[in-house]
Amino acid sequence: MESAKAFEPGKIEPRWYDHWQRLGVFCARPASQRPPHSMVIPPPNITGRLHMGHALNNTLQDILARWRRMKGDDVLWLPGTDHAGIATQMVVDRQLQSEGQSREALGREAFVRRVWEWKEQYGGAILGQLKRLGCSCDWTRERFTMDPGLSRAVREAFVRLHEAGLIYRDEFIVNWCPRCRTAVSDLEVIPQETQGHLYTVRYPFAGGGGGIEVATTRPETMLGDTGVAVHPEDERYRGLIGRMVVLPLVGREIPIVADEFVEKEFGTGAVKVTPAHDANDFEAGRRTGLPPLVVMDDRGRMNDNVPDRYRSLDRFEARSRVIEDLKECGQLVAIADHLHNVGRCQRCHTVIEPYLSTQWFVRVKPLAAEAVRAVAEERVRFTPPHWVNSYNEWMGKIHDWCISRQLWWGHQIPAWHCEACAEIHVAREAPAACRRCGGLVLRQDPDVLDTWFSSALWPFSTLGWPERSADLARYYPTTVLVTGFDILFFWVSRMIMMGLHFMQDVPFRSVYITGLVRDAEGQKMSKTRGNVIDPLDLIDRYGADALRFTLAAMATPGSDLPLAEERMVGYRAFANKIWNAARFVLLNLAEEGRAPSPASLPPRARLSVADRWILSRLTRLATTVEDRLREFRFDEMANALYQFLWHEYCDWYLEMAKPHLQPGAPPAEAAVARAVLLHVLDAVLRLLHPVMPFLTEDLWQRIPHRGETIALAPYPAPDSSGLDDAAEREIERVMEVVSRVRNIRAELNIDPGRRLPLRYQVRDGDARQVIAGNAGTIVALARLDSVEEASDLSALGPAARAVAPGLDLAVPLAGVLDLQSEQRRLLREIDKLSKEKEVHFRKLSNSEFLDKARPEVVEKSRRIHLELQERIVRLTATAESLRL
RNA sequence: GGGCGGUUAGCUCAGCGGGAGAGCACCUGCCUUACAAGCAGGGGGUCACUGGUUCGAAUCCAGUAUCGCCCA
Repeated sequence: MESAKAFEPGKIEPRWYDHWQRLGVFCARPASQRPPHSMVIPPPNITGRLHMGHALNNTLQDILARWRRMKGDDVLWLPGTDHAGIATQMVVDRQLQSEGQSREALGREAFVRRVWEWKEQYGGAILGQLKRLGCSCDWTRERFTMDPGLSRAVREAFVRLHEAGLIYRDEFIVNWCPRCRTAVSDLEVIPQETQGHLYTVRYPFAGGGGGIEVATTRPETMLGDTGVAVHPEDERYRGLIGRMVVLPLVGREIPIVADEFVEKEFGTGAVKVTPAHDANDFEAGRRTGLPPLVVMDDRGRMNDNVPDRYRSLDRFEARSRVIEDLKECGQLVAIADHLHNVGRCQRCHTVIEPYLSTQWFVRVKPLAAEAVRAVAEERVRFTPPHWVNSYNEWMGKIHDWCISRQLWWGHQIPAWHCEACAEIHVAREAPAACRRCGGLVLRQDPDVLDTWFSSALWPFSTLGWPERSADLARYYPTTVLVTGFDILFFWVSRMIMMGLHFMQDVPFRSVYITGLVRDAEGQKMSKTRGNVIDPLDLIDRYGADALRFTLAAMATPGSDLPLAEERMVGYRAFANKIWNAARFVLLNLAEEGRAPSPASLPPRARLSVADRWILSRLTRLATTVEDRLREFRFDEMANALYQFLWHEYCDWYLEMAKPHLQPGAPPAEAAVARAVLLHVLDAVLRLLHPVMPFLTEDLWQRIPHRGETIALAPYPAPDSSGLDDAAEREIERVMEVVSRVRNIRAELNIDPGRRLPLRYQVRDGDARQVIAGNAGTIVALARLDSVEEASDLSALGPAARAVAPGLDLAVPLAGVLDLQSEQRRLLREIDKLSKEKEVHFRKLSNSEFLDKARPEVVEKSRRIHLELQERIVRLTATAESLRL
């Protein structure tokens, strides 16, 4: 094989990806008879760049997709992007700003056109990045949440929910971002612990004399106060209920009311009530009849409902001025430091203002109840399962979902307002005339829907809903969803609700929830910390396969993934190891001049024990890999492959095969060895392909193969006929002998190149058979010049000694052996074995253990104890003899 | 305040009722014609703490400490 000594991933990755695309490997086959396996990608934002979270969850999805595809399933992995309302609008806003333009100047229509242009040019770059990662998505089915089909689904869903009474429009306190100038949902508000102040202000009684003291963290909102509330059972204030106070700085007379929402222990026990700027106050206002008074505009500036000197001030400027003025008029009683949570906008980090406005809401409770039931009944299974707790908890105290956004980019709400009579028409298409007054001027609601509203429909809108399409019938519910816990509430739970409502079935049978990729120190990656690792950079430096393997190997359910670069280095080395193992096999095939077909394994009778051993190990590996993938144990799957390839196939089997391949070895033996080497390589490449698609394709193409791509080669199935316990036991004993000799060589500092003699004395017939039957292997692996049975090892003279099961070993070392260091070595060994033996001795001396433990456990303990005992006795005798 | 998760080798983590494991790092010796991105050998752990259950606990239960996340 003309190939480099080291694997160079960059050279092969693009070529094989193109190859797969050309062959249409990734395309779903809806007409096939095979069972479908479907997944929808968590659609990344069109503004997004690939980050480690994407790399992780798409690697895992790709592993599943490639695995099921090789198993013959009809795999649909549907890719696409999300229009990301606020984020995208902000990006284009900034672009306009840099051109000295503005959204407002441009007007809505032109702006939206502009965003589409931006989308065509830059949007979805992330999908190209997924290709570099090797993702086998069906690109012919790429979707975008603003596609005509998906937009239609959004309108349909909105109308149907409205018809079912699950969508309503109401005036309510919402989370308002004064910078984005839109409402956002509860989930998009990030609470941040902030050192602020608690201000105590005196509101004097109307008509003079004293007053009541209230505490607040947002003094500027007092300009919108319409009352003061106390707890009805608060003795301090009971007599004051119903009295009027004068709102300082404003002069308005407002009443003192009683409401149980007041916490008697907080502050002074009396609170100002600002129904238009606080959620609790709004509710309290409704209960007690205090009217809301909006005192800010949509940019967070004080409006005309406040005294002149505060008008147009930004809310924080207004706060300062209010404080100053209160001080001046002597009504500010106290200022105390106060640690509290301030909500900030998820997108722009501006302090969120609770703000009274008219919005559209989804009545979530009935949907949530269904969704909780579906999970309780395991119609959706969570991995790891503990996320069900969070899911249930959140669903239990869910609030109505504010879905309208005051943005231009997104799905405009399918509701039309009559100019004449204000009647609202929710409809799939614009109505011709008002149904109430017949007016002909109808204006569509200017608001757009929360991006998550369309995402919630993703598992079925992408498959053609509301049409009853063949795809929908075949691929819904999808098999599994792989995503991060950070969008469990935003997305996963909402998909379950919508799926159940519109499809009468869950959107996916399983959810695999990944951890968070962190940096090597376990810190969350963030731009401000400057510790962000770019997956594309890692692909450039280590190869996509190494990155994928690293992520898979670290994907332990339920825990985060601290990504240390040494780990990547290690798995790049693994890729290189495989590369070189394959090179070795190919070099030897070239020797033969003729390539055997991978399918033709020699008949069992011609196989050596080592051959039967590696084939048995391979069978076990196939079973393990299958089982682990079924349980989403990507880490254990990866570890099993690593262990087998490196520590069984390379460390032992290749070395065992070498003697058969040497010049002068019997050609028949060489042919068998080559066939087995190749057979195992072929199988393990296929097993590994889902994790390391590029490397495995490249190597598979070089070995004799049938078919055009490994991606469609059959996945090795667990096959118990390959199991060979006897061969495994035998090779284990061979390994033990080899290891004992290597240990002697290393510990006694004997030149690694020097060939050593080995003498042995057997204590059971099996041992004799094992050592005699594998003498050639033992000679080669332990670098010996001879292996001979001796009737009495003690008569041998100076020799390093060791004990293997059923076998005493001696390496005669006349003139070389330092008796003292040999004795030290033996005593250390004895010491180690004795500690182990002690554990079993204690157990076996305990009559309760003998009575109550399972018999096989007792038996095992006995066997180990006996074995250790025997080795200790032998080694002790040897050590004694050295003392002479 | 409520919930969830973690605490095992120097580091990062598996294991989750029956002989304490892996990778990396470390030490020793080797360029042995697949691979020095390698080979061989080795050292290293009161499994956070305290109780309990059990013949047997890193593993189950209770509590404590501590770190982290989510929700209010």
